[in-house]
Amino acid sequence: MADRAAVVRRLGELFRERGYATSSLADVTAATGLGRGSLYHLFPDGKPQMLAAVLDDVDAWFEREVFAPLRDDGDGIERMVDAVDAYFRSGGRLCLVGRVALEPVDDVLARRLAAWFDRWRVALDVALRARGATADDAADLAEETLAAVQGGLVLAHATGDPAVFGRALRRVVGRYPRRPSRSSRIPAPPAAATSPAAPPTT
Amino acid sequence: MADRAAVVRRLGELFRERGYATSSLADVTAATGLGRGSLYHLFPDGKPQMLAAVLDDVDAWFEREVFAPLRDDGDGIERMVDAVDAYFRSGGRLCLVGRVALEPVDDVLARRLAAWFDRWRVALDVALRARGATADDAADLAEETLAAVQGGLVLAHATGDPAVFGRALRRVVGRYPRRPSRSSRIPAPPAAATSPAAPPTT
DNA sequence: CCCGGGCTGTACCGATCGGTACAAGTCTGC
DNA sequence: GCAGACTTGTACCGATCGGTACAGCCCGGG
Repeated sequence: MADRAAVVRRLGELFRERGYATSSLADVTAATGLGRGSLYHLFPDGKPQMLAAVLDDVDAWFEREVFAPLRDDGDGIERMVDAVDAYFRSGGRLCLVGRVALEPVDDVLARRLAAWFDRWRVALDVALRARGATADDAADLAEETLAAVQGGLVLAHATGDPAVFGRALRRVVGRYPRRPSRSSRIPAPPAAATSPAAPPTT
Repeated sequence: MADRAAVVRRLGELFRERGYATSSLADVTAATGLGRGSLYHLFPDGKPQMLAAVLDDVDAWFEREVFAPLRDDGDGIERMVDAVDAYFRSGGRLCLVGRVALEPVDDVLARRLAAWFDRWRVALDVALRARGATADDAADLAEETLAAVQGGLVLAHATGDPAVFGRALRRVVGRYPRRPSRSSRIPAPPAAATSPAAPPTT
């Protein structure tokens, strides 16, 4: 029962849906099925540690499924689009990092959240330049993509129409430079290795 | 002292910066300088009524400075850009409506927030079609603009770099159809009538 | 002068907050 | 089967939450 990874995933869902500051310990026990005793056994430092663990989880997932492919892989951009669309359930799910970044947080946490955005932006910038974008265009498109994702999620959530997110994502990705055709576009072998890992929930 | 309008403006700033659910009555008394007695005299229904009053204020300001010009005025889009940039202090300020929309809120409030986004979207759609955009392009650009504003604000806040917002706004506006030159672009008479009213704070 | 009604500060309310203490489980290695 | 460590539920803590009650304050009309 005390599968810490499973608990962290549940916590992630809770904080994503209800926010961190606005989630009480009663919410946490309800969401995880664990009493306070178990909770403080797993996370001796309480709520802040719960959030830190969730962010560790998110960090690791994005690093593996999004940032690293962007930096290293010729298909990184396609993998990012698929992974991000799956992660945010095509707009049905908010961005935990963006959500928490709007709450009142201490400086250390604020820097951590800012660093997450920056890693994404820089990795995407690298991928765009690798596709032939100029430095200016790459910087612009990378920033625009992050804003489109966050804005698409806010709008999708606020209006109750998840499809807004998919449109926002496709709109900006449609402006990326086409893959240089010299890479001759051999259709990827049917190996399953590139399907994104399941996003960390449910 | 009990200038209700001034109190509402202070409340707006507070909720914008700290969120609604995460602002305690102690925060409210500190921000307004008013004791609980005065607060509950002005707002007998407590915090929910304070938020409603702030939203009334925001609604009225956007209706007057943004939505109405978009619907009626040939310069509506330019006025929107100026007003929005001023309102959000070029990225230094969050969007109260977007902020609250991410918090756990009851259905009535959620619908009100959704309606605000929708009024903006529809008014902008009208203005874009009046400039010659096709129905599809206008719908797309209107939605993209709202997402760019929200995303730009989230990103600006999270990274601590307000300039991100201005870039996001200019990027999308740069894609609008140019004003049809047949309107012969008589430079507006130097009347001061079109300068946006001061955003409702400080 | 004082009187009466809008303001305003403050003491207080029950509920809930995050967190702690600890006793009773449950499981593992011998 | 027993010992000892790991887990877990629960009672409880002081602080703070949103909200209420109310006693004074201020100020204009008689």
